[in-house]
This record gives sequence, structure tokens and C-alpha cells, in this order.
Amino acid sequence: MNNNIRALRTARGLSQEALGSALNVSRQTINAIEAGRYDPSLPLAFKLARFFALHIEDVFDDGEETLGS
Amino acid sequence: MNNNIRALRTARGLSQEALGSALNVSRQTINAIEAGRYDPSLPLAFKLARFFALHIEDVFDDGEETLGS
DNA sequence: TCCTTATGTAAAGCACGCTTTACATTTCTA
DNA sequence: TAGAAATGTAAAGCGTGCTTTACATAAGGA
Repeated sequence: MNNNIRALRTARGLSQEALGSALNVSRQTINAIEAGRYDPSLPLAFKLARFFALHIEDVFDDGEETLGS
Repeated sequence: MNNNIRALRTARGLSQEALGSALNVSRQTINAIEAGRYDPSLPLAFKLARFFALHIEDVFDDGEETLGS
């Protein structure tokens, strides 16, 4: 599962720590997700997408064919 | 985390077993998710939403304020 | 250069997602 | 009303999501 989190975060000038704090997760969790070491839980995926005002499918990509919009 | 899976599934005349098979998960996994006993992993949430041709946010609801569309 | 901030990563530990096996109950249908 | 299909649920076991603690490295500002 790939994701855009690093790009979205840095575009907003946020550190991993700041993003983690905003979402109530540790900076290591943000780092691991950005690095692709593991996928977030569904609740955390919701928080991340909502934080960036995007759909989950616009933040994460599971590599399968996507919907028309 | 609430979800519409039971309604979406039965609207299509599928058993839990049939849906599980289509997504390569066990019927117990479908049952547990429908019953709200646990949330699916993010990859399984992608599969479920894609199966029903919906966005993840249209299948699952984490109870927080949602986006404009 | 020194200090601070940011990042990368590792280990131990706990909680949960998903499996298989198994059994009970409900519901449909012949 | 009997049998089959569907559903509900439980337990054991494995992998992983996330935590805290800890240490190392990189980069920027005074």
C-alpha cells in the first residue's frame, strides 16, 4: 500500500512529530507509514485523509484498479 | 467504526460466504465486520469499497465529521 | 562549533485482524 | 416437517499496528 503522506505533510510545513500530535499517534507511527513499513489501521487512515481534506483513496493506493472518481 | 456492508451485500443477494470468497477472506471475517466486532485492515477496506464501487468513506463511518463530498 | 530540531530505526510489549476448526441456531425451501 | 443453506459465535494461533524507550545521524541557526 503506497501513500502520499510525506508529500502532503511537507507541503504544509509539518514535522512528523507535529502530524503525529495532531492525530494522536506517535511520530514513529507517522515515520513507519511514510516509509511503507506498515499500513495504518482503518481509523488512522480516516484521520489522515480527513486531516488533509482528501478521500482515503486519494491518500493511499493499494495498487488495484481504481474507480471513476 | 460503523459500516453498510450488510445492506450492500444483501441488496446484491450475496451470502457472507460468497462475499468472503469474492474478496479472499473467510465468512467469519465478513460476519465480524458486519457485526462491528472489529474493523477491517486498510487493504480489506479497499477491497470491500471497490467491490461495491464506492468510496471507503461511503461504506465505513468513523463517526467524525465528514468532508463536503 | 555548538545546540536544537528533524528524521531513521530498533526492541519489547500489548491489542487487534484474520485464519481454521467447530458447534449452535435460524431461515429457506422442497 | 425434514434437510440444507446461512448465520452467529467461540477458541487457539499467527502476523502486524502502535506504543514507549532509546540511540544514531543529518541539517540548520546562533
